[in-house]
Amino acid sequence: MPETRERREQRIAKLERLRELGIEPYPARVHRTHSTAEALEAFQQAPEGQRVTVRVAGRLMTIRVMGRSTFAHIADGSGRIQIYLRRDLLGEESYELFRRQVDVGDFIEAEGPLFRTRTGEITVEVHDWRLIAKALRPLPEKWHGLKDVETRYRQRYLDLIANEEVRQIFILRSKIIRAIRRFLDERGFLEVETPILQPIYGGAAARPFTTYHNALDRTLYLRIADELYLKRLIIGGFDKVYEIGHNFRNEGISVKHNPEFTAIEIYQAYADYNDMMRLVEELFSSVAQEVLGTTTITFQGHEINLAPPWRRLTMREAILQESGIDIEEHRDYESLWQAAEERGIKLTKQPNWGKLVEKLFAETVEPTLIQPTFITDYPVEISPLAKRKPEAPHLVERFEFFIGGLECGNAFTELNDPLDQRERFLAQRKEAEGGDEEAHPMDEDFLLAMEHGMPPTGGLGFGIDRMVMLFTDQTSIREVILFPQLRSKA
RNA sequence: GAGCCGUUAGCUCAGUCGGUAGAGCCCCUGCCUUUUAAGCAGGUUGUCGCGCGUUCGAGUCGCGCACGGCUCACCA
Repeated sequence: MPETRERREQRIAKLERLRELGIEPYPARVHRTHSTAEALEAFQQAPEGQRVTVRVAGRLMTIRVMGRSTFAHIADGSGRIQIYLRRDLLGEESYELFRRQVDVGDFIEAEGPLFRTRTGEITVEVHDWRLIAKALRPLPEKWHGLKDVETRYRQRYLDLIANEEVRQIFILRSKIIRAIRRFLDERGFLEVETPILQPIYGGAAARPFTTYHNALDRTLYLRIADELYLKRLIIGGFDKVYEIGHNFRNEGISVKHNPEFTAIEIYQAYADYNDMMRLVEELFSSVAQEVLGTTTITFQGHEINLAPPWRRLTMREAILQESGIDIEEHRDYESLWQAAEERGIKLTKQPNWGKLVEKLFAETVEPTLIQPTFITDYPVEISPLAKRKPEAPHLVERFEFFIGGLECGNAFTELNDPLDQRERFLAQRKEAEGGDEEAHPMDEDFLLAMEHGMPPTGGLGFGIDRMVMLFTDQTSIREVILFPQLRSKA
């Protein structure tokens, strides 16, 4: 018989034996007085010589039987504590029940006074205990923990039980999101929620997931961005809004991409992209200060200083510095392609000049942007929702920011001229007809909203997952998403 | 979608030149009343990812497939 099945059956036999003895292995109620952390704290706070009695509950992580006494550790969400069971204190029946019917992985509660062992560990001297949940399968092995990456992702609960560092990443992730909310709330931003199921997707260049609503008999898309709905709210008179939520993009999976990911978008009326640069700098540095206690982070061996001001340079300057190519000297696709080729820069074919500029940038500049950097002034063709630069209408008031070589976020002075917006959508339609599957679809309903008047507005979006990667020094997005997308196992 | 690497006990891993599948932990039995990788003595574990082939004989060699990791492509 396979060992797992045998072991599972062993544990079921133990469970049945408990029921025969009138013990319910899955009681509904727990009667603890302290979390494990609170128990340790209570002992340390108590005056010398004063007895502190606690009832704690948690999962058995280790059991060390030494004849008529047994040490074990139980863990709850706050930490772990050692418990000490003695046959002479518990009586033979209770002690033997623990020895025979209880396994590592089970949950128990245990009550008794706290004491310090010979080696100094604060320990519960158990006078009473009770099983509160029986486990049927063994936990990962205690020495090496759980290393198998596939099992870690597919059975994240085992990863969280076995690997404390993993737990810490997700605790930090939560703190980061909380700190972002606090930062924005303190500045008068309103947190809102907009549709995830959308009749027309938009706000980014990406292929969507498509779904279908039976009652309405229509195709709906999972959102690829929040942008167009948040702008409707700006039009509606909410001057400062933000949304944190999942976007869904039907693209390949990589160390930097998960099909669903967490993004934040922030819009501020009567502001422009310069204001958004200041906002990003302040947000990142103050969140770092709050959750890490410093504005200097270490990412892949690089010391990165998030304190404002961040470096700013235009995309033209950046490309010129790293490749020697002045994109303004090569304003058509062929010429730019030639220039890159002459310098031995291998690029893949792109649908238009703007995308080729972006590609050239990604190849030559992006990996060098370790310290926080704003790259400004993007080609208009790849920025259909951003306002043109007054002095250079083929460019827009847009920036992306880069930290640790990672593209972190995107922002612009929002386009609020509805007639220009219509032209941009029409240009996108042409791109789509030319085979660009990521071209932005025409959105008449959004144009209708904008035609009612939209104030000058600064908008910003960034990936929360990538921010967490930076703050936790992780190179794979799967390490900061609890349940990353994997192929289903046959 | 392409390339490279990986998949052996519940976990972490060995496995030589193609010749009866291993270790530690876990688990089971016994001893053990301050241990903490508890210890001591004994014992059990397997579709070697799946399939086909080569061979007297395949964990090992070949081909195909699945899943995972990394790189590329695409994107944030």
